[in-house]
Amino acid sequence: MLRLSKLTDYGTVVLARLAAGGNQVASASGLAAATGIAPPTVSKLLKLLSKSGLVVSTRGANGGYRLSRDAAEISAAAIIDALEGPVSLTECSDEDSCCDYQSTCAVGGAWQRINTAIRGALDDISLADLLKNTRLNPAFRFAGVLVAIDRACTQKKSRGN
Amino acid sequence: MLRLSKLTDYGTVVLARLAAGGNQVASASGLAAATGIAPPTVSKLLKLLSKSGLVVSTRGANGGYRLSRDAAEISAAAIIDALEGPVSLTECSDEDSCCDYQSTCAVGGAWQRINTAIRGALDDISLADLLKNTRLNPAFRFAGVLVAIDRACTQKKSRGN
DNA sequence: GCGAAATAGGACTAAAATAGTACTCTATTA
DNA sequence: TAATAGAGTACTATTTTAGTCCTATTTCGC
Repeated sequence: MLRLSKLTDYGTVVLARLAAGGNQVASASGLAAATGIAPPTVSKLLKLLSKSGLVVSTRGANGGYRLSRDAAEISAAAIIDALEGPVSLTECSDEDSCCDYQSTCAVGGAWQRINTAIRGALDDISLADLLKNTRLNPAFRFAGVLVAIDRACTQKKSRGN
Repeated sequence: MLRLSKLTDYGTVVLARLAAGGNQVASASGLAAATGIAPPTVSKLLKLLSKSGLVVSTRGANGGYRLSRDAAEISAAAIIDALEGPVSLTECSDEDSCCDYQSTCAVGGAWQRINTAIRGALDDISLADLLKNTRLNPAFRFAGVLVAIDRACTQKKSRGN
């Protein structure tokens, strides 16, 4: 399945919401309300995103978060890196892997080719791409709403089992 | 991190071992001995691989498993599909997703582009590619050995924490 | 025909990763 | 100086994954 974690999914939604809001400062609780994701989770996400420089935070009253740069400048790879660590399929495709045989490994080279291809695809998609969609019914304007639906659907599925 | 599961990692090793053995019939226990992976786990893997048609099984005495087709005809995508289900980053990129908004989803299209790129990369690598490596020291000839080292390395790391 | 060797299939347990929550501390502004 | 909002950290519950075991079925060789 090669899945992204839910947290990354949520993170995308939160970032999309920030971008959709014209990139004004928004509080964690406000974003939670807008996206339907639990406030502590949103808070945790924003802290992570802030740490990796995708959003900047302002403390104090009227503080909050906003994107550090234009949505078009934020790639899917950057989002995933921020929330899941460096993208790599196998242990040995990590750069700081402790596997000494990396340079002579029969399998490593091929996985790394795959890895590079995946990274390229993720670099090509920006947060702005994730947002822009002309076909959208206004009622489903924001990614947040759509993913909230998706989430409900996932829960329905797992209850079914 | 976008990791493959260990089971998929092991599966690759087992398949590589089968291919390296000239594609003769090999028993689950023999493959377990050759790869250093626990016999019940190898057995489980082979059952999965057999179900998805990557290997064919022969029952009874002198039975065992062999590749259903040439190693060059088995793609990384097929291996991952067999062991982890269809490759897809998000719920809504599954074809049988219950998300009715798929056709109008702001985010879905972009994830699907990424998904397609990843699939392409995985389709391009065959089991034969995973095996062939001219730089290899004979002592580290088989993928199985290399991944066994990698595995030990991972365990060392986690003990460290 | 019978026993040994091998896969088939499913149920079960244990461990690890993930998701989510709660609480305390620090900074800023009105 | 009080209220608001983020920072940091520790904890708990849930889910997923890994790994094991048992029983049934099939086939070969004697």
